Amino acid sequence: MPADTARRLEQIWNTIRDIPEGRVASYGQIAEIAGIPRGARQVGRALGQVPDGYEVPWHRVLRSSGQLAFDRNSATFKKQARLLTRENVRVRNGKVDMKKYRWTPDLDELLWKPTDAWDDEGERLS
DNA sequence: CCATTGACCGGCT
DNA sequence: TAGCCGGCCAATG
Repeated sequence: MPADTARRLEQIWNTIRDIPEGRVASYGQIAEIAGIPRGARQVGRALGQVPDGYEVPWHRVLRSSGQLAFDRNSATFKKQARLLTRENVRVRNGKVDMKKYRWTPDLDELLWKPTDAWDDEGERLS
């Protein structure tokens, strides 16, 4: 697998890890934040390639409409619905109310990652 | 190379 | 609200 492809996957997975418990995000939203405009489909692809043992809260990623991305009768759908319900995200008629549960990272959350360092002028140091 | 395939999206009826 | 449709774009064959 090409290096840039692997890097993109990591970037997507890391972004999804930032979604707090009890909140959700759309595929397109994750793509945007990960720096991949119009990359919604790539996010879906990336989620299908999460290696065993990796901690990625895949269940918090939904379609922009709030619909879960799986067939209603599938085991995966049921599993996702259960995981969401478990953290108090209401799933009804196969979808979630995005108005109510969508993750909206504020500026601090985007700029002040633990690994970043800044000076008084707001210049990035590391 | 060209065609097909998706865990998608947004506009429009 | 529900579909339909064209657009999207990397991976696959």
